[in-house]
Amino acid sequence: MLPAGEPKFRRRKADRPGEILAAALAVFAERGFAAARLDEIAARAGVSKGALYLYFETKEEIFRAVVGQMIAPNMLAIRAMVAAHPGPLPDLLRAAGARIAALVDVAPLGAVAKMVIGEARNFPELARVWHDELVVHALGALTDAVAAAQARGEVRPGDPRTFAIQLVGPILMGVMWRETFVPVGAEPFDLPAVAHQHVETMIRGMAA
Amino acid sequence: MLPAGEPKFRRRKADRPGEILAAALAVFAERGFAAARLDEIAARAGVSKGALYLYFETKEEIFRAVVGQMIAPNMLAIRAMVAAHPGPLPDLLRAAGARIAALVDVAPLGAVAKMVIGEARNFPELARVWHDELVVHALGALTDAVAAAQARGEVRPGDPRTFAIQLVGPILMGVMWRETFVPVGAEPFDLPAVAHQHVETMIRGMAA
DNA sequence: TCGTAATAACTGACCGGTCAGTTATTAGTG
DNA sequence: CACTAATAACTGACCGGTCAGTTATTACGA
Repeated sequence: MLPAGEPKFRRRKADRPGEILAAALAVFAERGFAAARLDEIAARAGVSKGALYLYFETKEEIFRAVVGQMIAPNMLAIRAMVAAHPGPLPDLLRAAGARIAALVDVAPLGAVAKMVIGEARNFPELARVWHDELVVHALGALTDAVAAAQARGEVRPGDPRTFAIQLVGPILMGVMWRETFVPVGAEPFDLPAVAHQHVETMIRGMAA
Repeated sequence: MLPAGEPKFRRRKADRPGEILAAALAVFAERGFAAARLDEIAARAGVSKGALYLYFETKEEIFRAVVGQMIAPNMLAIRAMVAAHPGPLPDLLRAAGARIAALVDVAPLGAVAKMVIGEARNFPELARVWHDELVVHALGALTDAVAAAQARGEVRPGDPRTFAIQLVGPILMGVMWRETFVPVGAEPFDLPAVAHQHVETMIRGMAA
């Protein structure tokens, strides 16, 4: 009756949290917070639902952990990128554009961004963390770089924070396009190509 | 016990659907589809929950109606705008930028857009309608205008559809910013100002 | 007084969270 | 090394609350 060699489960305390979060990321990204079922997360993690509660208190805490996971590594990447290009703004923009497009093109960063946007109303404190710890810094770094370039006379007058939005907007649009309309048959965009063309356009458009 | 003159309800078959959809739009925009309660929609429409089912079959149908409602009038606005500016691209862009920013700045269009994005995975056919009947035409019109300007030698080479995304992206970003981060304490953007600066930047950046 | 808009009480499915019991693993004993 | 006791990871049936959708009944208008 009972399968001889095959044990019913294994005890792998150290690995579970990571596996659960990976499964949760996938399910949350597919269904959104409310429609995500803990049973499905558990099944994909190869675990029973009860086991989830050995590692996390509530569904919300799992969600928080998934989102929080994305923050630290990306902050490091941003800081490194800005630090690596203290010179003329076009250098920074070309490097950053390519890097960010590549990042967002494969990583689950785009899916998480969409979740944060989608669930912001029901989890304001989550939007706050994402904003305070990632978005503000990223946009701030870009704003500072633009302002510095203006001070150097490289960039024409204009609100630097607005220039930052102008720079980032199309990437966000591309991600939302991919997450929203491509699954429904829309023509996809080549994100790195969009980033490249946009950076070149912005460099010309911002020139003093 | 029963209030003398005040009738408990009135029969207003003709007005109900509109009132229900207005209430539903508000609640869906505030909470998202899953977290929206039919009891709350009914209460805001000044009606009992059962009454909703006299006019709509399911919660989904109400949602569909709310989203569908946004399509026709905006399509007309887009067609009119493009038709009004057959000449040089900058004229069209300046007019369209101001108009769209104003539209999105007050109308519930932004809220609905966010809902479509947020619920796309759970209601693919809704994303499809929104895409096929609104987004494709809007982006297509913009793409055609850019391509025409390229043919006239006004605009430098580059993928016209990508130029269209570049043009629209920052507006979408501004809307998402308002809907996601401003309620959480983020510094808001002046959308019309962003649109203006972006249009001017893009005009320079796209020039042949 | 008849037809129906509208209500309000009701139902049943669903799902987050719990917990008593099961099983893999480790530590202890001779 | 074998056997067993002790531990803790893990399971899965279950419970209670919630809420979309239904229905028996009421009240308005003609």
